[in-house]
Amino acid sequence: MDTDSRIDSRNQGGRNIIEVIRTMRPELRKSDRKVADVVLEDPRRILNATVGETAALAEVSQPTVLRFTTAIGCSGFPDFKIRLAQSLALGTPATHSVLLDTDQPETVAEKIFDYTMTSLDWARSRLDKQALNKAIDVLTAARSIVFFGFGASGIVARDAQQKFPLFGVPCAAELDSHQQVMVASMMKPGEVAFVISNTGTTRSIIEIARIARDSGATVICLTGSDSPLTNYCDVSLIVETLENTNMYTPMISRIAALVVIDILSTSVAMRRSPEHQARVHQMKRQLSDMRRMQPI
Amino acid sequence: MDTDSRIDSRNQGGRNIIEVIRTMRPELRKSDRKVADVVLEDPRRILNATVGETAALAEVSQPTVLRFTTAIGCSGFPDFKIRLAQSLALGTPATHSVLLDTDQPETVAEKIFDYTMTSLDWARSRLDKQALNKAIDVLTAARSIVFFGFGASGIVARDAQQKFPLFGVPCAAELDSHQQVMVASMMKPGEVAFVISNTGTTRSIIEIARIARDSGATVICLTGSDSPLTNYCDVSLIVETLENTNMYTPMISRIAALVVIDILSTSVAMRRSPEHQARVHQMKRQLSDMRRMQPI
DNA sequence: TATTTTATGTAATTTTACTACCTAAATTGG
DNA sequence: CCAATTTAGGTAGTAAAATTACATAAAATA
Repeated sequence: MDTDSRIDSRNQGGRNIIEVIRTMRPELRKSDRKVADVVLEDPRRILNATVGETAALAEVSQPTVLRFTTAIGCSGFPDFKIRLAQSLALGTPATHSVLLDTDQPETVAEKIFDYTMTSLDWARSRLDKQALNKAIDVLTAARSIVFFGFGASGIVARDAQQKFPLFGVPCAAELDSHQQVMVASMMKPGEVAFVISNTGTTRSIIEIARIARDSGATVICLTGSDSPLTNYCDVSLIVETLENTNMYTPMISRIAALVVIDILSTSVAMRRSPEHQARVHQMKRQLSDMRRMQPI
Repeated sequence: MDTDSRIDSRNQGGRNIIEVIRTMRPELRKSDRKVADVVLEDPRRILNATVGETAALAEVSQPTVLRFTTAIGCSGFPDFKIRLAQSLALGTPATHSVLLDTDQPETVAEKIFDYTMTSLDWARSRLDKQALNKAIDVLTAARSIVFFGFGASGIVARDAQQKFPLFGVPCAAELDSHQQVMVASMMKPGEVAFVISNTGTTRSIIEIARIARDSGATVICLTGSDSPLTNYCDVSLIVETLENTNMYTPMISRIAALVVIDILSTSVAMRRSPEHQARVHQMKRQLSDMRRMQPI
C-alpha cells in the first residue's frame, strides 16, 4: 500500500501492472485468474493481441477478459495494454519485489538489474538541477579538488579522482580518517572539498566538511538525503534512492553517486577549452596503445 | 541507420519511438509532420487518445494519422501506442542521442542517466545465465578470492573486495601490476582469481589470468566482450555494453560491472548458512552505531 | 500548360472493444 | 438439505475504433 502509493506518484496511474496482477491474483475470480496466468506467463505476447485472442489463449470468453482488466484497475483493454507495455518497457517483466531466499540466480540478477534501473530513474527525476549547475560552476573554477569518502563512498571518491585530472584539475582522494583531517585543515580558498557520504550522518565525515569549510575551501557534498552534513556545505547534491530497503540501498546508492560523478565530470569537461579536450583524446590514444604493449 | 538496426534487434521492433520520430521528422510529409509535432509536444496525451482524437489535435484527417504511424515504422495505431508507452515508461522522453557541446547541464544529466539505464537493460538481456550460475558456484566454494583490475576496473575490484568478506570469504584486491604478478603466481587450487578488464585486451591483465591459472587457481573474468582474456578463464562473465561510443563506454562499463558484482555477492550471500547472514546483520548494526560515534 | 506523381481528405468497411442480458454455479438461510 | 439469493461466466448484439478504398487536390515534371 505504502509502497504502491509512492510509486503511483511517479507517473500518472498505478505503475507496473504485472506486479499488481501478481499480488491480486489470489483474490481474483477463477476465470479472471486464467487470464492473469496467461498474461504473467508471457506478457509480451499480449501486447500484440486483441481481446479475442487473449480470451482464446486463456480459454475464457471475451467479456471475462474485459472484466479482468477492470478487476485489476484498468479502464479497459487498450488501457491495460498500455500499462502492460510500460511495465515491459525495459526488457522482461519488471518485478521490484524483495529478494527471496528461494530465488534462483537468474531471478536475483533480474531483480537487481531492475531495481538498479528503476532507482536510477527515481534519482534522475529527483536530482536538484540548480545544485547540479552550481556544483559544475564550482568544480570548473576549482584550483584543485579533494574527494573525501569512507567505505562504499570511498569507492566513489576514488572513481572521481580517476576522472577529474583529465581536465587539468589536480585531484586527490582521501580515504583514511586521519589523513582526511590533515588534508581538510590544510585546504585554502579556491580549492574544493568534495565530500561523499550516502547516509550523511557519519560523524567523522561531517567533521571533515566543517574543517574544510573553516579552512576556506568550498565544500560540495554528495549524499543520499537531506542530512546534517548539508549544513556544512556550500552545494549539496542530494541523490535520493528509491526506498530504504536495507538489502538494496548500499548497492544503488553508490551507483547513483557514480552516475552523478559522470555527469559532473562530463559537464566540467565540456566547459573546458577545446585544447583540453584534444589532450584528453591524445591520452586516450596512448592508453589504448599501452593495452597492446607488454608491461615492463 | 546502423544504430537503428542494432537497436531494433534488442526487443522486437524498433525501440524508442520518440527518438525515431524526432530523427525522421524532417523527411516526413507536411501533414505527417503535424502529427509528429503533437506527439512530440506531449507524448503522454496520445496514450489515452484514439485515432480520431489524435487527428483532431493535429488538425489532420484520420487516415493521415494512420499513414504517419506506418511512416515511422509501426504496423498500425495500436502498435504505435504500445511503442510510445514503452518509450515513456521511465519518466520523461528518453533521448539517447549523443552528447552535444551545446547541451546544458540538465540535458547532459538526462542523457547520461538515460544512457546508463538503457545500457544496463541491454547488459541484462545479454548476460549469460549459465556463466553467472557457474561463477556463483565457484565463488561460493572458494577458499579465498583475489580481485585483479586496473584503472576503472580497479575501482570495480576494490568494490568487490569490500563486499565479499561479509560472507566469510577472505578477499584481496590487487591493483598494482607487479604485486598482481606476485600474488597470481602464489595462488593455489581452491582459490579464485577474479580478473576484471573492460576491454579484455590489456596485455598485463591477460598475463595475470594465465599465471593464476597455471598456479592452479580457478579463474573468473568480468569483461566487456568476448576477448582474448576469456581463453585463460574457467568462467567468463561478459557484460556487453550498448555500442562503443567513446564518450559513454568507460562510464557504463564500470557501472554494469558493479551491478554484476552486486548480483554475485548477493547470490553468494544467499547460499551461505543463515548463521553467516546473522553475522552480516550484526556487523551492519555495528556500522550504523559507529556513524553516530565520534571517531577516535 | 498538360501530365504524372504525390499528398491528403471523404466515406465505406472491417475489426475491435464494450454492454446488456441470460444461464449456470455457488453460497447462504431456513 | 432444499429454496432463495448472490455471484460468476457466457452469448449475442451494439457501439466505437481502426483500417481500407477511393476520389480529389496539390505539387512536381516534362
